Amino acid sequence: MSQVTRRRTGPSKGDLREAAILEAARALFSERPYEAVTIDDLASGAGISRTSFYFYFPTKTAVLTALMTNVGHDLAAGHVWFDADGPARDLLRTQLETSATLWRANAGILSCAATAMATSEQLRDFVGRIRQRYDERAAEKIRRDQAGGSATTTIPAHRLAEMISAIRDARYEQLAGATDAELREAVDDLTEAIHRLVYGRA
Amino acid sequence: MSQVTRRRTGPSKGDLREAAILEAARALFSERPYEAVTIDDLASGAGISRTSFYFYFPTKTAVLTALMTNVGHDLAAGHVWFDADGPARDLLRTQLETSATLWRANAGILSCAATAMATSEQLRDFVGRIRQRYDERAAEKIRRDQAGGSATTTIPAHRLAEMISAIRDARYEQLAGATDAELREAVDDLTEAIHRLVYGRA
DNA sequence: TACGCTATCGACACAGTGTCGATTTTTGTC
DNA sequence: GACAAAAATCGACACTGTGTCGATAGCGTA
Repeated sequence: MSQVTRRRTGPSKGDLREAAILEAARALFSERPYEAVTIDDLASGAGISRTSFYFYFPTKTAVLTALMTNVGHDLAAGHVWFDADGPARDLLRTQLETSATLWRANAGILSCAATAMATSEQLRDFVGRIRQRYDERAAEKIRRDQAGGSATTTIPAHRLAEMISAIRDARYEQLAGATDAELREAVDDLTEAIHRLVYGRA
Repeated sequence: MSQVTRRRTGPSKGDLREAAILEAARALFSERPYEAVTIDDLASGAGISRTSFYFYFPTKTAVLTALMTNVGHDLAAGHVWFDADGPARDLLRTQLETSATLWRANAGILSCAATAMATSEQLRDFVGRIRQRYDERAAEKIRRDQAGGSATTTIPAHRLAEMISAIRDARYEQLAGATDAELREAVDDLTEAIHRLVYGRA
């Protein structure tokens, strides 16, 4: 009662602005290509002047990086296949379905990120790290299966992991606005392809 | 002697300038990232003023597209695997080796093109067409083998073709400045992977 | 109330792209 | 070699987007 609970000060005005910028960015990057969004758009979308924008973020790509943090975090969850032993086809399928759905839901932002990576070293490094972490986990799983005898050893595990990322990303990029059926089809193809790459013999 | 052979007028001054721009572009795009090359660089590299550049090319990407035309043409040759029947592992390997070597030799330009595709619709379409043609030829070959029974049918031929392009491009992108041994390693991995994708069972 | 921190913005500088119109150079022809 | 048309050149200008600086306004707290 007489508790001196320091009343939790709500989010400051600045925090709200920052959130507003991120929200505006999410909307804008979802509907337009990266270069078509100017800093002015982001600022006025958040109700501030262009110059004020710089108080919150140093560059346009910094905003995009912030958005990607969330997406990257969500993607990192649901990696059920990596923890399984052997082919575990069902788990692979589940994992792909999760990531494909997430990808489709954020298609605009991810496509903007792909564009911006060409220019921004910051974003390139950021996405590179996410991807590298993924590839490493995949490589470990494959290495275990190679040791266990279920996976073939002709191609090094880390190369297989890279190939998986390559075909996955390429297919996911076509996923913007896809129907559920198309998404399932993509997941089916990828499941089969990954299985052939890792466990199949030529 | 008295032959009235209309003497072939040599290349006009303009032709020479255009060639000079392309030469300067090849050099610049080979050593710097795309955005780091300005139109001014290209112009003064060819010994003319920036404004004069516009007399020859409408944009920076138009120059890059012109350069890509040659590379694309060279790449289109040497597609020996497509014409063979069945796995034809040796021919596949040869084809990959040819394209990998060509890629490495033009790594700078190709990497600039990849960057510029993000912004320029012209270049995106241009490269898209090259790639599409490649994918179609690959899909045809695979379809023949599926009909003949050597290739599996679980994944549609055109999807397999896309996957092949995806893993090839991803691996080739790491090829800038690679040694011959590294290049051969990449070709080996790709040969095996493509074989597994097309002819292997999971 | 007054001090310092947070936040805002207008004015400015800059780099790169692209256009226009005036001028010079080249080219083929008589 | 002179001449006109075509080819080529370039300076001046306008525009867009980015980023900096410093002056000012609000806000919380001692």
